[in-house]
Amino acid sequence: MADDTRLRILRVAGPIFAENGYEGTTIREICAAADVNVASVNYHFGGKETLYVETVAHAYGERLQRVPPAAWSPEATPAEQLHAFVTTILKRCLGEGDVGWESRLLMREMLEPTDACRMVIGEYVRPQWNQLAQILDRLLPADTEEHVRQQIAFSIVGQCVYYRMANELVLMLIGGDWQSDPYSIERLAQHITQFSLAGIHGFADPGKQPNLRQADRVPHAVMANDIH
Amino acid sequence: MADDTRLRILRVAGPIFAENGYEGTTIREICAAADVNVASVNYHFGGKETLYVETVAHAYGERLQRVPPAAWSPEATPAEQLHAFVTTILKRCLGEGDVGWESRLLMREMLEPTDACRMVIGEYVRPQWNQLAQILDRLLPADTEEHVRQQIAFSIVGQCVYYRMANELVLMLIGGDWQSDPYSIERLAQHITQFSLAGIHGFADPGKQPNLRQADRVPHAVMANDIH
DNA sequence: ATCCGTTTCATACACTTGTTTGAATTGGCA
DNA sequence: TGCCAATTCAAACAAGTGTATGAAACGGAT
Repeated sequence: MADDTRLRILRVAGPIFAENGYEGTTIREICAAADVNVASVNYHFGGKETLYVETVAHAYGERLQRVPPAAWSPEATPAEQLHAFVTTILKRCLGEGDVGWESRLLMREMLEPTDACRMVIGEYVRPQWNQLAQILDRLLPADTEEHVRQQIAFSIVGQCVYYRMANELVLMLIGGDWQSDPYSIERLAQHITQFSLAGIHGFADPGKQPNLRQADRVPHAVMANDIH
Repeated sequence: MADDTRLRILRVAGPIFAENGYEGTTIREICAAADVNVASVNYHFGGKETLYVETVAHAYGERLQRVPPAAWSPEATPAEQLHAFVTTILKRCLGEGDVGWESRLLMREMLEPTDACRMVIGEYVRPQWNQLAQILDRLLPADTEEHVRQQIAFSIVGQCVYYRMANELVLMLIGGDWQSDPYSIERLAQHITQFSLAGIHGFADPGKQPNLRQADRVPHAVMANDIH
């Protein structure tokens, strides 16, 4: 029964921390939701901060288990790999059904990393990052500079994460119909993959779109809002 | 001298709220930093919440004034317009010199909108959104579906905002040399513009890159991690 | 110099915070 | 049954929270 309360607290604390943040959450609120005594948190976890760290770790673990890393058959093309990768990230960010509280928790950590973040970043972000780098290796020329690779990776991840990050904002802009078909995970993955593959192509074969690439090469001359 | 204290509080409150969030910030901390009495906040602003809202509005106003909306000459090409647009967003997000606290405040609002956000969103986000839509109008075929336009816009904005959002994370991944040359605002704008223009092209003229577009059209067959 | 509205200040108030304490309760084992 | 460690509980703790109060200080107009 001891493990029962411990687990109940851990499970209840996640959504609450995600919703209100660390400072905005009170131990009493958690205990009330878990239907346990206020002292339980200190007994089982030692304090609020430890509980928070363990909660994040727990959320991360569950998230990782529910949406395992992208995998593909050996003969998959890089484009297929990228699609699988993007789908995985989107699933992890947006969850199935409602936008998950776990990702909200992770977004908070992204905005202001705490001890909980540093503990988890190595095994949550790094692998994804390396996986993406691997995919890009096959899509980009061998002589592509390192920072270009990095920025392309950021461009891809940024597109995915934005939908979680600015979730409420996106809702306001497109006007409510969030879980509508064009914004399903599959469609979003399709869009981001297509957009990114074309974007990568813009770097990979420089000769392809001369009209546009000339236009945006030296455009800073027209910047009317260039401050000093 | 009354306006003096009011302004001093307003100016001091910004970075503190940005750093610690609303709940994590105490009135006493702000007053100590502004070197005024604790009662001043209630006298001049009526309460903590009102102060916060006014602080966000103030930060937004300053930000908008320092980095005005993108503008261009009438004969600018859409590509040039996009570059100017991206540069403006990046400047607003990343600030000049250090990553500004104002944008940190706005990111918090993005993650969990408060009254302060709703008050400001209409005049801060909307205009940018409309401006981007206008640019895309010229880059996309007239029959492009609305949700495709929207998602392309999100793809562009997402790339920009990510560098602010996941600032600390980006730092960890690229290993510290943040303000290095390849990550200057100009270079980032150049990259995102080029990437996005090529990405848009992938939608605009479907015939251009048949090898990739066939590959990523029906890739879900290989998704080993597809959890119903 | 005197007055009066505005602004500051020290102080106090009620309340919530995380944490502690020591007694009560539980549940398995001899 | 009786014991003991583990767990729960109500109550209390000190510290910190936002806010309110009423007296003091200020500063220009009479």
